[in-house]
Amino acid sequence: MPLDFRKKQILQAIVDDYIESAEPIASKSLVSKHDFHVSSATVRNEMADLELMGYLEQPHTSAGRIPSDKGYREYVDSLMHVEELSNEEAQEISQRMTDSVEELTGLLRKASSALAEQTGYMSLALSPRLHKSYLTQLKMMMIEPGKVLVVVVLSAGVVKDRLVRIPDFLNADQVFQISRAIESGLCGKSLEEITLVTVTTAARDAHLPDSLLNQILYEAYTAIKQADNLEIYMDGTNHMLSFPEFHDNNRARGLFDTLSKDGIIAGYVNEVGESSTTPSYMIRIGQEIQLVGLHDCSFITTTYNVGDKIAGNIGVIGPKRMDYSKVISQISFVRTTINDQLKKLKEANGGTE
Amino acid sequence: MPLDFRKKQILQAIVDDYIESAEPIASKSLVSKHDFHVSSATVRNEMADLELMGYLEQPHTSAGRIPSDKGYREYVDSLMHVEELSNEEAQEISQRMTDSVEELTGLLRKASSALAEQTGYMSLALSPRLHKSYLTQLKMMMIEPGKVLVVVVLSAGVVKDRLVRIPDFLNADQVFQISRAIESGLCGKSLEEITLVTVTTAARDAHLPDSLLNQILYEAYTAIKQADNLEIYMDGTNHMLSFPEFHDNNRARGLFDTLSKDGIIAGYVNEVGESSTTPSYMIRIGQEIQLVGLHDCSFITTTYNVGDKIAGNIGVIGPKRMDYSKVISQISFVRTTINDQLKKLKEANGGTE
DNA sequence: TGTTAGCACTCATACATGTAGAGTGCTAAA
DNA sequence: TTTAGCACTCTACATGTATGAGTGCTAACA
Repeated sequence: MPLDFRKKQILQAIVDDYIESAEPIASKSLVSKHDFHVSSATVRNEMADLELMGYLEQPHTSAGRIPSDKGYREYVDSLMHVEELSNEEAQEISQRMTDSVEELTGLLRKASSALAEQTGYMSLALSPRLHKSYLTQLKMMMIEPGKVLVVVVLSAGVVKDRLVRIPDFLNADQVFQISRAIESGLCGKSLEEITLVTVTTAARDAHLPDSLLNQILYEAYTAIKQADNLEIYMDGTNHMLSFPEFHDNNRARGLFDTLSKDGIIAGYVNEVGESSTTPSYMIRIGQEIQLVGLHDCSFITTTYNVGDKIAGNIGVIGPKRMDYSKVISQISFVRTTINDQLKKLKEANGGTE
Repeated sequence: MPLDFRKKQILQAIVDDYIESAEPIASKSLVSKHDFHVSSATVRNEMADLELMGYLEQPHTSAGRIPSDKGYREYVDSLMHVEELSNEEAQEISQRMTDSVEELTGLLRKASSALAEQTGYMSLALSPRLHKSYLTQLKMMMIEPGKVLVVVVLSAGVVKDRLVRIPDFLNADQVFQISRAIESGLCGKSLEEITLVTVTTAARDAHLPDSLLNQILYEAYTAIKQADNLEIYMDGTNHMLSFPEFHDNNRARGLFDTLSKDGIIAGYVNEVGESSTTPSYMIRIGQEIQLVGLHDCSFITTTYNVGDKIAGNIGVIGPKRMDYSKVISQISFVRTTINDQLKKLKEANGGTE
């Protein structure tokens, strides 16, 4: 039993109004605001139907109605129309993100902050999933005896480094030999293929005694592996407190308790983001979000690209009552801006990938 | 007019009880809980005196009394007794912070997280003020044509790096010459002495045409300068929502709005932390904190050391009604743990400073 | 002079009651 | 199928009252 035209019209109007007011919508206020050419009584009947079909909910008998998760879902899937971002807004975002050319981390930080600011909700950016990307360089730079900076360069031009401690007696020359051996042994291998064993095997070519090698291999290994750590940048969490749905302290607490465990959020986004079936963005509404404390929220994520395949996510979290169409256009714009910036960063160095 | 012994005793008891209960303290409950050997009426008289003197406040006529900022101040300055941390707790913190030897950033992150967890309040850690530290090494590592990793090593063993874009046509050899010229020219200069001019002057020794140099000097300069950026790591902000003083949405909002601007917090801590007159910790109570939204909070900070002089701060923010004595012992312990860890990191490389 | 018992007073809270307003559901008629 | 009209329900708000907590004051006592 699909919704007929008028029902759709009414549902859309209710969601639109509710997004704006956060108050249950009454039949009377609907007809006065939108011109349906029918009376409030008729609308009332339709609303009763919509409730029966599960698209609406009623907080109590004599209140107006609010959209259910299913109602929002219908709205998002087929009722709302996403408009292009206005020029001013696009420019504002663009400006914030391109004022200085940055490496990936800085770019993601800026993207997240711009998203939070522009949407008024909270935003997040996830570092790319790099386990499929492969090692192109591994350098070790001796800082002092006993202290080495391990620089890992991956396909797609991502550079990560890590300061590690090694035994004092290793000299710069030995370190160099080791790093060259590992590099030539592992170059072209993807992060997920690299294990402590493969590192050890590769390092053997340095022709140094095992007793020496053992002391540094593990450090090298973790330095490589940590390049794949998911990092998450969140912003605008404070905005959430200003929405009536989180005026209640318990709800606010539930939300912030979960948000404080950013590993959980990162893992979740990573999961839903990776299973990216088709669309350029992905929406999760209310109960669809499998995270405690986020059942009153909606989640919009999209994917940006580093190189051809490697991808990370950006997203916006707001109340279920968020302005979906606007957020979608904003997030899409940020996404293309990230992609453009990354491409620009990469163009310079003729196809490392 | 200093407080006589009994007034002190009563004030202390009130603060202690209020810290625990968050409810205004009544004369009757005081005498039943603490054995003052006087009746509630007498205590009442004393409490009226204390209020007159500004140490207590009364939310309304028929309520008990709560400490004023001045009351907390007296309590903190001369009434409370700080105990040593229990062995278990010390061990717990120690364990969290020493499970793997880390460079500075990681250590601060862990310190902050341990503090938040153990106190139940929110915590922060500030990267050290490095403008007095001096450059000991500057390396540029060519990643790809057009992409260079600038590694800055400072006295006190701090290593910072930054990925920068340079013109494609500069080759590895030229980059090496430039970095060596800058390094030898600026080595031993403190960060605050280094300017774009000194960098330019130093770079001249590379004997490369100005047209080439100009393209990379600014990047090198910002890479050096950003080593001095204050970074702040906050943790446990979500805990604040669980205190009754922040059940009110407006207060919570005020707090979180300020917290979201971490530059503001960092700047403030840096300021009060730098003017460190004498004590090993510094306490700001309520209105003493010159930050909007933090007037219901108290702030305890202390200083950790990197090398002899260079220092950063760690701190705890909680409701005014926080458990001062406990937090002080916890924060002190974290501080010494940081210092120990940093010393351990440094010991290995015989006196770079 | 310090201490205390006793009592009047104040205020917050909880609860019951009444009322107005908003909004629905139902019914009967168009 | 639509609509006007009305009864019904629920919330929000105001009002009044009882209750309890806690103080401030006073007068008596040691």
